[in-house]
Amino acid sequence: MPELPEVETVRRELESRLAGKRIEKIWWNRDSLVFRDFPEKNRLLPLLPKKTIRKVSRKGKYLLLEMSGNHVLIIHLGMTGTLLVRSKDQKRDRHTHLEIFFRGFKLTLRDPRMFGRVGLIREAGTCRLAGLTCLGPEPLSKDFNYAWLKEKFSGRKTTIKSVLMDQAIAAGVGNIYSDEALFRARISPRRSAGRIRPAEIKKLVTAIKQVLKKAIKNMGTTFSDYRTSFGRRGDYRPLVYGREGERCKRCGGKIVRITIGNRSSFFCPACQK
DNA sequence: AGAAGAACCTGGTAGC
DNA sequence: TGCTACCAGGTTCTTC
Repeated sequence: MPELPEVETVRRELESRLAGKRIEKIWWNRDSLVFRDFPEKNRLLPLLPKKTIRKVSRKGKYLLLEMSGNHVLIIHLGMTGTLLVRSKDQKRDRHTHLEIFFRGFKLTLRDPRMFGRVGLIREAGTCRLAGLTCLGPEPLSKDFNYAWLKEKFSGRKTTIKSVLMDQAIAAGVGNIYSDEALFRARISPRRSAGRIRPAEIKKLVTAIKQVLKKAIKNMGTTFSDYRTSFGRRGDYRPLVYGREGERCKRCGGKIVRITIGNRSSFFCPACQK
């Protein structure tokens, strides 16, 4: 599940491989690949050939391939999407939905569950994509701090787990790293966001930044499908996520799995209060 | 308006 | 063995 650290890892690899490269041709197999609320739909994708990639950036879980001529290719990997740098003669399988050809190699978008979406826009500032325009601050920036979370938590009855996964509050934080951050801050995912105490909010801010930095350093978490663009697995080892029934590495308690907002959440009831 | 839940989608797996 | 049922989850949509 590509969250901020996974997407950032892909961004770094693509930046090193794609910057300054010219697109020769593209191939894609289904219109549903394009973001649903893109008015231009796939009419813009054929504009890609002959464009040069200037820069690869990221906002939350969105990858932005900035092109010559002010076009931007937006890519969201969804749940199982991978962007792979491959040799041109490598065969595409049935999960390949988009290929971008460069001189000497190609970029392949594989996505078995097809939650991933792409779209080309004319200028970075003109995007109407709701999920992208409503993003909150980057968790690793200075704008993501105690004051911001305090304001956003205030009066919210929803669980802290759900609020942390709200992209308008913490851009790029998903199921894995919200659990990991809550574990580090010793806060139960079941708590109501509005009732988290100031000292706990401070701990949470630090925990979120720490866990994301550590995960980026480890090139993300490979739980099932995720691979980096160079085909590597992520080396981050979660402390609670996916460890139901195992021992808590901090207190030895038993890690449990509960469902919050239709999502699995893992935590240690003994040391997360 | 905020909150909760369903829908989208398919590979993998549990259970019979 | 082979079938069905269900689960995984980021985002968007619908309902309350």
